Amino acid sequence: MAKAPVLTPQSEDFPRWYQDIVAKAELADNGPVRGTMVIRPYGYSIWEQMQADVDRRIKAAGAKNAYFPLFIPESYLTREAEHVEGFSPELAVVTVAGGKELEEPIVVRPTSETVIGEFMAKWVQSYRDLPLLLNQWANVVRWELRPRVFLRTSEFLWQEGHTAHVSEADGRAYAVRILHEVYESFMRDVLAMPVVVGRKTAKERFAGATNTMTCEAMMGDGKALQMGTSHELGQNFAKAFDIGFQSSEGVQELAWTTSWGVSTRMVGGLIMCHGDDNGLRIPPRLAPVQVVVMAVREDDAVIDRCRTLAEELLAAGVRVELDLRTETSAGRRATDWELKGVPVRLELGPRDLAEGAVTLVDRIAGSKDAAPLDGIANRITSVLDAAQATLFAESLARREARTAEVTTIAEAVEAASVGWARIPWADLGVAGEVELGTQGITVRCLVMPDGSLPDSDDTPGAVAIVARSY
RNA sequence: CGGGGAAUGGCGCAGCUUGGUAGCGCGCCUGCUUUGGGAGCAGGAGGCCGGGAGUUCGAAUCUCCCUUCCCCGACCA
Repeated sequence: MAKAPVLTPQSEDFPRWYQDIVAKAELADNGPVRGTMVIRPYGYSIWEQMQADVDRRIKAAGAKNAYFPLFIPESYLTREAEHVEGFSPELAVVTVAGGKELEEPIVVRPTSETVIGEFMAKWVQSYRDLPLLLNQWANVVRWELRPRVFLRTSEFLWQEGHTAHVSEADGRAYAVRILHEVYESFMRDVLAMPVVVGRKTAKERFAGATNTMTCEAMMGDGKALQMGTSHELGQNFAKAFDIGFQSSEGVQELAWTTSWGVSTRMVGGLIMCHGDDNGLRIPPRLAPVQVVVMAVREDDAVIDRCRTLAEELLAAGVRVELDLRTETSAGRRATDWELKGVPVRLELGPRDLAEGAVTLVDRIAGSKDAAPLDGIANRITSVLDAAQATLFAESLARREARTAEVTTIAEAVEAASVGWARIPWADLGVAGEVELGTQGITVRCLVMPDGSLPDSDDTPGAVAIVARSY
C-alpha cells in the first residue's frame, strides 16, 4: 500500500518542501521570538562541520580569531554614513538595562565593522602592524522583515573577518583571496556546490563598502542564494574610526579595510541545493554522519557484527553511527536516515550475515546492493568519493541547464522564472537593473566572460547574472 | 507599512453558514502481535476552541473591540 509522501514533493511546493525537511530531519525549530530559530543537535552538527572546515581555511589564510562584544554603542553605528543608513531599519536596540533607562542606547551587533574598527585604530600605529587579519565566530542580530529558517533569521551565527591593510591593492588582494581560497573552495570541495564568484552592482553593495564580492549558488528551484561575501571597505571605516598608521616613509596614512563572512545560511543553501523528495543529501566530506550501520532485526549475531563493523569503519576514519534501535521498524529507521541525508546506510540482518555481506544503500546514487563484509571500508571510501563527485556534478549540470544567455530584459525575465539569465551588463545597465527589480529579479553579480572578477562596475565585457533569489 | 489569509490537544486540520458544551489524521502512553522499506490491532492520556466585552436559558459557532501568527511585496548573510 502506497504511503503518503514523507515530504511535500519539491515540484508541488518548494518552500513547503524546505520547511518539511527542516522539521522532519530535526534540523531546527522556530524560536519563541519571531524570526529566531532553535538549531537542533543534528542541524548544529552540520554547522559545526562547516565551522571547522572554514575555520581551518581562514587560519591558513593567515587570519587569527578574536572576540568582540555583542553590545555596541549606538554612536559607533552612526559614524559611517552609508553603514548606519543601511543597517538602521534592522537594528535591535537596548534602551533599558539594570532597571534603568540607558544614557546612550546600546545596539545589538548586526555586524562588527564599527567596534572592530574602533579597536583596530588602537592597535594600529605603524605600517609594521599591518596587515591586521582578524576573524570572529559570533551571533549577530538583524530584525529581518521576512524571516526564513536558516536563510534569513533575526539572529544568526556566522564568521566575520575584518582586516586592515597598508594599501588598496593589498586590501583588495586579501578580500579576493578569502573569496577564492576560503569560500569558493570550501563550497566547491566540501559542500559540493558550484558557486559563481562575482562582483555585486552598486545597488546590491554592502552598506559602507566600496566593492562587494559574492558567491552565488543555484538552488533546486532555480533561484539564487548568496552563500558568502567579501567586501572591500576602502578607507570608509578607517576614516570613521581613525585607523591610521605611519608609513615606511614616515607619512601618516589611513588603512584600507575589508570584511567578509559566511553564516548559518549555508545550511539552508545546502538543503536546497542537494535535497530531494526523500530528504536531505549531505555531501560526504561535510556529513557529520557519513555511514550509519543499521541492525535490521533484533538478533545477537547481527548486533555483534554491527558493532565490529562500526569499529572497523571508525578505524578507517569514517564518521559512523550505530543504529541498533530494533524496537523501531527497519523501514521507519531507513526513512529517517534518508531524511537526514546520511550518505551511506549499511543494513545488516540475518540474511546478509548468512551471506557474509551487508546491504549497502547509497543515498546519493539512490542504489542498493549487497556488498561483501570483507574489505567494506575500502568500498565505503570509494562510494563516499563518488557521492561527493556526483552531488557536485548534478548541481553544476542543473545550473548549466537552467542558465540562459540572453540580450534583452524580456528574455531575462522569462529565464528568471525557471533559473538564471546571463545578460551583458552593457545591455542591462542600472536602468535595466531597476526594471528587473520591479519584477522581483535582481542582478546577483557581474562576472567576466572567462569567469574572472570585474575590476569595476563598468569593466567592458562584464556579464550580469540575474535571477530571483532567497 | 501595503495587499491577502488564519487563530480549535505536541503537529496538521474539520466543526461555525442553520448556537445545545468538541472531533479526525499524525504523534504520544500501555499491552499483544510484529520488525528487510514511515508496522497492525486493542485500550488510553491530552483541549476552560488566541484575549476581552456583548447577544442568548445556552456561544468554538452570532456581534463588537483587541492581540498574535502566516503568505505576497519593500530590507538582507
